[in-house]
This record gives sequence, C-alpha cells and structure tokens, in this order.
Amino acid sequence: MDSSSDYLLKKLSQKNLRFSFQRMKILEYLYQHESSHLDAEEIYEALSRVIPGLSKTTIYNTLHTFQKAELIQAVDIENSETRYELSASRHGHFICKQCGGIHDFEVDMDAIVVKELSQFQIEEKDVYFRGLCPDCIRTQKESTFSKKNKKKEAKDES
Amino acid sequence: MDSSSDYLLKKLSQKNLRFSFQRMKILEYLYQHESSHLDAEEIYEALSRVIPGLSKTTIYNTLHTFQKAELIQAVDIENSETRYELSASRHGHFICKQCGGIHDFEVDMDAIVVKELSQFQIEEKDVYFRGLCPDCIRTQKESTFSKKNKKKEAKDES
DNA sequence: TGATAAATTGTAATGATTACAAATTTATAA
DNA sequence: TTATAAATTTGTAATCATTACAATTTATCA
Repeated sequence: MDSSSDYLLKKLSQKNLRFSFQRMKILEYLYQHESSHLDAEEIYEALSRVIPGLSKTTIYNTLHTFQKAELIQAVDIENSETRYELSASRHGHFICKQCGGIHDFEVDMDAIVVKELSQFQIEEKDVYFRGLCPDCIRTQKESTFSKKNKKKEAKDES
Repeated sequence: MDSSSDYLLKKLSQKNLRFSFQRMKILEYLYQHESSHLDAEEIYEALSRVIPGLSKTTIYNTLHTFQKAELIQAVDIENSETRYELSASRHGHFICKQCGGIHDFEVDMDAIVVKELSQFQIEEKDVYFRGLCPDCIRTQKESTFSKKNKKKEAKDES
C-alpha cells in the first residue's frame, strides 16, 4: 500500500540493502502491484519506460537480492525441467534444496478444501515441500543460491 | 513392475496408441524406474545407448503423447518463469489452464502434516491447484497442449 | 574529497523445450 | 502381399527465461 520513498528507503535499510535508484523503483513497483504475481519481464517492460537504459540483468539481480533479503518471495508457475512418473495416485513431492533429491509422500488432497474456490473447476492439486532431506541435514555445508549447481549433483531416490 | 513386451503392448493399445520400437522402450524404461522422477534428458541418455540414432525430439514427443494419454504424469520441479510477490503469509495458488491467470487462496499449511517426513527439515510448503477459473468456464473453448500459447494471453488478476 | 566495495550494464552463453520439414515406419485395405 | 495414407521419428534451427562475466558507474564512509 504505502510506497512512499521514505517507506521504501526504510524497507531497504531494514534489510541492510544499499540504496540505488533502480532498486527503489523496482521495490516501488512491487508495492504498487502487491496483489499481482510479476515476472522479471513484466517489471522490466514497465520500468524501462521510466528508467532509460535499464538493464534486464538489473531486474534479475535485484529480484534475487530482494528474495534473499526476504522482501519478496518467488512463486514458481511454469517450469523448464519437467519430470515424469507413471500415472498413479497423486502424492506430494519433497524437493531437497541441497541435493535436489525428490521424495514422494502421501497427502490427503481431498482434505485440502478451499471454500474460496467454489466457483473454480479444480482439475489438479499439487503439494510441494522444500527443505533438507535427512542425508543433507547431516552433511549440511554451504548452500549456494544458484539452482543450476544443485541440479548437477542431484540424484533422485524415493 | 511388470514390463514385459506383452504388458507394454497392451498398455499402448488400451490407450489407442500406435506401436513403435521407441515407444515401447521408453514405456519400458518408465516402468523400470517406476519410483523415480525422470526427465527427458535422463531417459534420452539411457536409451540412446540402446537405440542408436535415437532423437531427443522423440523423447519429448513420446512423453507428451504418454502424458496426453494419461499413461504418465508430469511433475514440475524447477521452473523457468519465476514470478514474485511481496513477502506475506503463504497462500495457495490457483493457475487457470486456459488463461494462465493466477488466483491466491488461503490454505492452512500447518494443517498439512506428514508423519512420513518427520526426518525432513521442511522449510517451505507450496500448494498449487490447476483447472479453470470462473471466467474461462463460461467461455470454454479449445484447450491446446502447448503452454507457450497460453502464456501469451495470460493475464494475472487476483 | 577519494578509496573501495557494491550495483548496473551489455553481451554472450546456457539449457530445456519446441517448431518444422524430410525421411521412415506402421496400420489398413485392396 | 502390397500399395497407400497416416502417424512417427529424426535432425536442425529457433525460442525463451535465465545466468555468467567483465567493464563501467555509483554509493558509502573514512
């Protein structure tokens, strides 16, 4: 709601983030579209009209920075790495942030009922948990931001 | 479990799918790795050693075919289009298969408890529902397979 | 004010996936 | 069995979001 400069500046400094014009504008835009789910492209399109010479890399960098600072959170909608399994009962998937391993678990999807969605036709329900698997809890080392690295060493058990 | 030729052939014909050597081998591989979450690359790596000249496009085509026939199901792990929202209480996301619109809804994440995961360190819980939003239920037309098309016309409300 | 660390920029690369057209294979009917 | 039409496979090129990286600019603080 409140997206005044003062407010945004405070938000940044609260998270020990440096000031920059681009940062301010991106944060402002996020607040101005609080109820949306923006992607880097949309933010870039909108702000490059206001900030000539704005680089898309800056958008990506800044979003990552904000995410690490927990100012924003990522919502994963589409996906580039689709994995397949034989059709079977729907179950939840636990993805280890460290090793990338995927572990199935049982969830009672029918128990997840949302009155809000009574007008919606629900065809699929997916539940994803993320965190550390037992193996990685033991050998908990560095945890890089890049997903690419994790994927390399990822092994799928379950 | 049973991945004999006869069994696989029956599976194909049950779904009105034509026979082909590649199809058989891919389906066989899926049955042989029933508890895994395979991606196209992994299947290609394994089978191209058995089927010289196998094309990766065939893997993609076949997996799509199997998915449409509901022989297999896709599990979306990583993602290429990340969307961001301000950090707030965690909520579920409904994604409309037709228009791509995203609608938030409240879920009591704490109510989703999985005893199976007692050894796991759960850091994030995500719930995704997919289907048709009220608007698209009304104007329900063709529904193409390609996600790309949908994205083009996607608009985010919520 | 100046030094230094951090942020921004632009370009090139990556990596999963898709588009497409030509060649091959399968199913079917004569 | 063979011809034929339709479906499948193949290979290459393109797409698209994202990342890597090095050079330039900017912010912060002594």
